Amino acid sequence: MPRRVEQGKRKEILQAAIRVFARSGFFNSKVSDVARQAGVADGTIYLYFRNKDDLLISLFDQIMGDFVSRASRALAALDDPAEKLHRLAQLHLESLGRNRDLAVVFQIELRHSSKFMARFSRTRLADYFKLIQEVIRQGQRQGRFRKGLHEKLVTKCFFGMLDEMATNWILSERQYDLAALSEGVADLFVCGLAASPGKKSRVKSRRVAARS
Amino acid sequence: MPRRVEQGKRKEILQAAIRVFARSGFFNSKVSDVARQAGVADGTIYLYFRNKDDLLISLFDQIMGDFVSRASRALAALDDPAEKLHRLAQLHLESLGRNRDLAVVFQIELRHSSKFMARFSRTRLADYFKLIQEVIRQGQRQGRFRKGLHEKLVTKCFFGMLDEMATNWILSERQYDLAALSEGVADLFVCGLAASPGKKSRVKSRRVAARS
Amino acid sequence: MPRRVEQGKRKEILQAAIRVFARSGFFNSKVSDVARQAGVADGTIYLYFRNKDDLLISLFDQIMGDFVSRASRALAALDDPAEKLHRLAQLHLESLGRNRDLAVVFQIELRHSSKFMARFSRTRLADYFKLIQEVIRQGQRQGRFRKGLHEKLVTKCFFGMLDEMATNWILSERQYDLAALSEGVADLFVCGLAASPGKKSRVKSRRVAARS
Amino acid sequence: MPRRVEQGKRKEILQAAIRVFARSGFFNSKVSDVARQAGVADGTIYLYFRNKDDLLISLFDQIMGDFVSRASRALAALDDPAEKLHRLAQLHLESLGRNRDLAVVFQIELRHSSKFMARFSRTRLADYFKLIQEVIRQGQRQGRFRKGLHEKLVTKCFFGMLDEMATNWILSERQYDLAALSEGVADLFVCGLAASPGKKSRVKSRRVAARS
DNA sequence: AATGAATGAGTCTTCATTCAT
DNA sequence: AATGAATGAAGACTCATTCAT
Repeated sequence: MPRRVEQGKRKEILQAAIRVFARSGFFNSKVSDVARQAGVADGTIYLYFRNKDDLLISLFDQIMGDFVSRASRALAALDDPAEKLHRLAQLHLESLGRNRDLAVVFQIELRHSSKFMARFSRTRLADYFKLIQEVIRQGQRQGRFRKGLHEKLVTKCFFGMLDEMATNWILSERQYDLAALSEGVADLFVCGLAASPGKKSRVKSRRVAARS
Repeated sequence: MPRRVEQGKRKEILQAAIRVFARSGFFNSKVSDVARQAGVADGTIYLYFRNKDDLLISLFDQIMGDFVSRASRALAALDDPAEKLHRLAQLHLESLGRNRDLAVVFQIELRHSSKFMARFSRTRLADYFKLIQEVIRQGQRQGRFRKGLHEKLVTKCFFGMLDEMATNWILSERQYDLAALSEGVADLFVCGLAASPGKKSRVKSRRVAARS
Repeated sequence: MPRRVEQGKRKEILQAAIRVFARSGFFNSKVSDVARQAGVADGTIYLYFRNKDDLLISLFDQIMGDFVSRASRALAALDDPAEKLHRLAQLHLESLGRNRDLAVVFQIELRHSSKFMARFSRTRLADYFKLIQEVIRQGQRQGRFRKGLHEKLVTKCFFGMLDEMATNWILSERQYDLAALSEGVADLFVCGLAASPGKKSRVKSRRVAARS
Repeated sequence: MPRRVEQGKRKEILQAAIRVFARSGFFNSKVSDVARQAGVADGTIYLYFRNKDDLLISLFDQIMGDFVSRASRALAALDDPAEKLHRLAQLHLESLGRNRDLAVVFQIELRHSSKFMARFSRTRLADYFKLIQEVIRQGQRQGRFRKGLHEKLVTKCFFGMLDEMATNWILSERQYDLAALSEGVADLFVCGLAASPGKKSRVKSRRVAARS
C-alpha cells in the first residue's frame, strides 16, 4: 500500500517536472519550482530522485520505456512492414503531439549535453532503433524493400525525419496537427526503401559510390 | 587596421568558444575558460560579445551563414536536382565531419533551450530550408520528382535525416567518416521523391490523407 | 514559533549590517562580511533581504520607525511646546549618541545616492517632520511662538541643526557627549521662535522679505 | 600657453564630472561616462586626476575654495553682523540654487563615506566654519548677540540649517527658489542669537543644564 | 598630450542539496 | 515519509586603470 502512494508521488513529481522544464527550460528551472508545481516540499524531491539530473533521466527512461513497449505491442498486431512503419510514425508523432510540454522536454531539454545524449542513445533509444531496424529487415526478407540498403543508416533516417517533424512542430508559431504528418513521412520513407525494378542500375551505382 | 585586428580577435574568441563548448558543454563552460583558450583576458570577451549567450548566437550566425552561402554557390554550378541533393548532403556532412568540435556545438550545445532554437530556426536555418525546397521544386518542375509531395514536409525530412546522421556520429563511440553517409541518405531521399509510375494510386491516397 | 526564530535572525543580520557598514562603509562592505558578522551563511542573508540595498533600506525603516514612535509617545506626556522641542532634540541626539555605529550609518552611509535619499525623505522622515511641525503649530496657537513663521522652513531648520550636530560628532576626532548638545540646540531654536515684543519691527520686515 | 589649455581641459572634465555624478550618482558613474561627457578619451582623465576619487575631491576643493573666498570678500564689505549672516545664508543658498547638478553633488554625492567626509570637514569646511564663527564673535563683542552662547555649537547650527534647506530642495519634487529661503533661516538664527534682556534667566538655566 | 583596447581583480547573487525536526 | 530553513560553492560580469602607439 505505501508502495503505491510512494509511486503516485513519484509520478506527480515527474509530471510537474515536465511542465516546469518545458516552460522554463531545464537549466532555468529550479528544483523548488518543480516542488511547488508538484505540491511537495523541496526536500521531498530528493526522497524520490538522486538529484536534478536524475529527474531528467528518469523522465526519459519512464516515458521512452512506455513508448517503446506500446509501440512493440502495436507492431506485433500488424503484418505488412510498410504498414508497420506507417504505424510507428503515427505513434511517434501522436505521442509527442498529444502533450506539447512532453514534446518540448523530449525534443529540446533532454538534449542539453553530449553526456546526457550519449547516455540516452546507448539505452532506451537503442531499443527504439532496434524496433525500427527489425521492421526494415522483415521488409527486405519479404522482398518489399531493397536489399542493398545500409540498414542502420536508413533506420536513423527514419528516426531523424520524425524527430525533425517534432522539433519543427514545437518551434513553429503555428498550431497544427503533428500526427497528421506521419503519413507523409512514412510514405516518403517507404517509397525510398521500396524495391523498384526500374531504377536498379542507378541505385546500385550510388551504393557503390557510398562504399568508396 | 584596428578593424582587422578587432575582427581577428573576434574570430579567435569564437574558435576558442567552439573548442571549449564542445568539450565541456555550454553550461559547464566558464567564460574564463573561453578567455584562457583564446589567450585573452576575461574582460576582453565582453568587448566583442554582449554576454555568454551571445557567444553561442554569434557562433551559429557566423558558421551557418558561411555554410549556406557556400552551399548556394556549389548548387549554382549543378543542373540535375538529384545531383544537387547529393551535393547538399555531402556538403552538410562534410562541414560537420571535418570539425568534430564544431559538430558537437551545432548538434548539441546550440539546442539548449527552446528560446535559442526558436531564434535560430527563424533566421539562418530558414535560409537553408529555402535552399533545399527550391531544389525540390525544380525537380518537380522537371518531372523528376513526384508532384503531390508536401514540399515543406520533405524539406524537413531531408534536413532531419542529415541532422540525425550528424548527431549519431558525434555520440557514437566508433570513429567513422561522416561524409561517406551522404550518398546513402541522398539516395534514400531521392528514391523517396522519385516519380514512380507503378505506385501512383497508393501515393495519391497517402497524399490525400496527409492533407487532411 | 518559526515566526520568532525568523524575526530574531532578521534582527541579528540588521545589527551585523550596522556594525559592518559603519566600519567599512556600505560600498566597501561585502555581503559576506555581514554574513560572517551575523554568524550565518551568505545565502541566508537573501532569505531575509532582497539584496544588499534592501539591507540598508530595511535598516532605515526599522530604526527610524522605532524612533518616531518612541518620540511620539514621549511628546504625548508633555504639555509645553518649548519643553517638547527640548525633549525631541534630546531624544534625537541620545538615540544616535548611544550607538556610534548606528549614527555613522544614519548620518553617512544612508545618504549614498539621491535615489536612496529621496525614498527616505518621502516616507519615514516625513513622519518625523510632521511631529516637529505639530509642536511648532501648538506653540503658535498658544502664543508662545511667533505667528509669521514659515512653519515648514523652521521645521527643517530644527532637523538640520540636530542633523549637523550628529554628523559633526561622528566626524570629530574628539569623543564627547552628543546628547549634551541638545539643550544648546533647542535653546537656540526656541529663542529663535519666541514671540519677542521688543524686536517686532525688525522681525516683521524680515518676515515680509521671506514671503516674497 | 599650454598651461592655459591644460587648465581649460581640467575644468571641462570637472564640469563633466558634476553633470555625470549628479545624474547617476558617484558610484554608478563610470569614468568613461565622465570622459564621454567631457569629450575626451578615458585615459585623458588620468592625465589630470589621480583616480576617480580624486575627481570628487578636486571638485570639492575647487568649488568650496571658490565659495569661501567669495564669501569672505562679500562679508568684508559689510559691518553689521546680523546683516553678514543674512548675506552668508544668501550666498550659500544662491550658490547651490544656481546649479542643481552642483547642489546634488555637494549635498549627496560628496558624502559617500565617512573617510571622504572626515577629509572634507578637516579642510575647506573648517574655513567656512571659521568664517561663520568670526561673525558670531563680532556680534557678541558688539553686544548684539548673547554672551553665553556655545560658539561652535551655534556655528554648526547655522550651517546645519542651510545644509538641510539645500538637501530638501534637491530631494523635493517641487521646483522653488532655494535662495529665497535664506531670509527665513537667517532671521530664525539671528533671533535665536539675539541678546534679549527679558529671557536672561531662562537662557542661563538652560546653559547650566547643558553643561551638566 | 591624447588615445582607447586590453586587462583582471573583485563580488553579488543563485540554487542544488542537506538535515534537524 | 515529509518538511523547509540553512548552507556555501560557484561564476558571469563590470569597470577603474594602464600603456603601447
